[in-house]
Amino acid sequence: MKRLERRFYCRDALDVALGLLNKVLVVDGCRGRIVEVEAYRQDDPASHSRAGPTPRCRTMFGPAGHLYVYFTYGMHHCANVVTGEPGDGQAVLIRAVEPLTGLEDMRRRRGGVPDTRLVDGPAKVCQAFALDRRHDGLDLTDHPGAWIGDDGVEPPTAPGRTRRIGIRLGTELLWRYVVPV
DNA sequence: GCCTGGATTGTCT
DNA sequence: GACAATCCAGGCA
Repeated sequence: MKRLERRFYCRDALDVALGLLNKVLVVDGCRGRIVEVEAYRQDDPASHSRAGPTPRCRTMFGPAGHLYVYFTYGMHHCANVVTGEPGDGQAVLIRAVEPLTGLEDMRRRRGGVPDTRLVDGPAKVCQAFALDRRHDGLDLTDHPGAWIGDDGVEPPTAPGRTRRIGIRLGTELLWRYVVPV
């Protein structure tokens, strides 16, 4: 499988979000096909980057292709991929994947839920792949264990396009993309 | 199955 | 001091 290069990420968050569908997220031994994402940009009331760089979201303003992991609701982590040019404050939230390998590790970390609910939410992706703030800022284009690969499966020609989830502002933007079932 | 409310803490105003 | 890009358990149908 081919690792995605920096230039894949150096585009608008909306383009990268579409392109990430059906790509494969790899963290150590675990692999999952990305089936649901959301785009966030700086000119976006729902984005952490809306007010400029802060210690928490500074990764979003760094080079594209890095991983942005944040902590929220007092108990959950969510994983994003930084896009655009440095200073843009853009990212794509990885909301759900389809498990491919490392199922045993995922099941153990997720506490024995049915496979269908193993990784169907952004915080669950982090739990299943054991991602936390330690992974914030790592470079997906140059990291031995964590990267995103292209195994030849094309993004869907007609992806589902809906409002984003779990936010109060910016819900009018159709920036959530899903692989149709 | 669908809906409701609680958990729990880092982060920003 | 309020809130958050969420999840899960529990109640009811």
